[in-house]
Amino acid sequence: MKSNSPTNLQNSALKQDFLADFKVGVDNVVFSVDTQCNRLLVLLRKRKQEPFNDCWSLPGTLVRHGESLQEAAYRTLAEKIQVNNLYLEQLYTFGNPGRDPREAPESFGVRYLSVSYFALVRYEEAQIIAQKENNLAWYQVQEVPQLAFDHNQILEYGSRRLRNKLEYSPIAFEVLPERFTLNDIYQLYCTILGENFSDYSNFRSRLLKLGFLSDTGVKVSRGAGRPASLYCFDAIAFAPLKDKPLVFI
Amino acid sequence: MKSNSPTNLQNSALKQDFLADFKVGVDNVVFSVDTQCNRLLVLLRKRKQEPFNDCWSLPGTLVRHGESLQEAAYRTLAEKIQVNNLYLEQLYTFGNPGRDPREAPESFGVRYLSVSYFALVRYEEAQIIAQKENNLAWYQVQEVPQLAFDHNQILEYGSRRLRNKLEYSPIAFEVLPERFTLNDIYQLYCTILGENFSDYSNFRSRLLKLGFLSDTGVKVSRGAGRPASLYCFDAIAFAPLKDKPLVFI
DNA sequence: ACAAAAGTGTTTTTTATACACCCATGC
DNA sequence: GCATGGGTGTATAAAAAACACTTTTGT
Repeated sequence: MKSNSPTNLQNSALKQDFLADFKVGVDNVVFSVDTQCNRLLVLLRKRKQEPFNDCWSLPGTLVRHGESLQEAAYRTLAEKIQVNNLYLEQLYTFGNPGRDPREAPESFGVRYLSVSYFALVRYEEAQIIAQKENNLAWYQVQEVPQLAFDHNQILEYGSRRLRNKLEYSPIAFEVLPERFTLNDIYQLYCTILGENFSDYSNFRSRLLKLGFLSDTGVKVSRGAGRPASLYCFDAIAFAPLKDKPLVFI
Repeated sequence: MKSNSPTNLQNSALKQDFLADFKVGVDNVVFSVDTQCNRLLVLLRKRKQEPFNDCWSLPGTLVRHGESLQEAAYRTLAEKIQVNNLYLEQLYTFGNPGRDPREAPESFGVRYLSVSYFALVRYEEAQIIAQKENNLAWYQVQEVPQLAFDHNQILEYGSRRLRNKLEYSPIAFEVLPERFTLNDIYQLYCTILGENFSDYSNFRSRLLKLGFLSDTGVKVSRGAGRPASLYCFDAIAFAPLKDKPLVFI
């Protein structure tokens, strides 16, 4: 066989020496929204090992034998929180040499690559699995401290994706509770996109006109004022709109 | 130090055994457009080694010591084609176990991960660097054969990105020649998005209203009919519009 | 003169924006 | 009764879509 000729073997051996060896990590940017207080939250974990011991970080893990990237992402999340519903998509891959201090300084040691994932969970459903020393917590995105590795950069990347997707994709319903008021959605959009991104009444009618929100008939009263209808996301009505360009804002 | 306690060392050692070892590859989806014939092209390379010997594939390489992912992407391209201008962005990371036949069947060998990049080049400028046996060629996207690995899937992913970006980002000017007619742009959009994506005259005025195309004054005649103005992309006029949402279609 | 391609303008329809106003409840 | 938040409608402005028409060239 041609590829087993001496020259090819030699080339192959030479080449192999150049190649970097990698461990591949998966880091999750897990967003949630506390509808009560209109706070955009991200799940952080305090590291209990070197490097960056005692430093807050995105929850992540290294990929194991036979495990896909997404499986690794799910595994980490399953270890940290219990959720019924979970939205997960790949975000970006960070692999610059030197991004992990475990890499030998001369850069001839093993490299650490991070494939980041973007996740959305419902705050009410998402029970944080108790860890010793309270090393897992929701942080308000604006109040996130200095994180381990390049995790602040990854978080920034995730925030941008969140803002963008909010405008053309129904991801808001992945973080809202099962049943919500129209004002809940509006507040959510305000929290993420900033105040005055749109007039409430226009936002409202645009959203209803899309046709995949169904009124449960149930009313809920929050303090003074007229009680609001609880709506829920109608996946069946939404199905035909999938892959179609939608405008939510 | 706490992290050097016996239990931690043991945990660490146990954990390490679970972890997969990776080689990381970079695969490029390089698009170009032949304005003369309105053909959307992608650069393919015929493999001259196992696995998939003699099979067409996306041009790629394995990442070397001390090399960033993007550097590896640039390196491959520099080996294949000469270009003055190049648009490059990360696309997606494919890392399912078993995606590369070099991985041992029991999946306890080294894994091969592919970080894909999306590139645009000008057809006129892009001189293919001569390879023996003509193993490098532009293929029309519709006529791409069965590719090595999961490269057809990566290409599909790249095509989707291309279509999406065309609508809100000025990437078209990365594949058009330096100076082009308005009809050239229109044909380019038709080629990629399909016929009847928009009326020519509306497309035309929308584009001009954006204000970053400048008329060079030079006219070009292509067969019968009135000669068309050659325009060029005005980067300075575009700069303030960067990061602003634009609509091209 | 006429076909072909470039370029301009006008009408119609749809969508976005601003904002006024009515409704139901707690206090 | 009136403040508070929920919900509806309407007038205006802007943008998208359709298409008719003029201009300049080659033959």
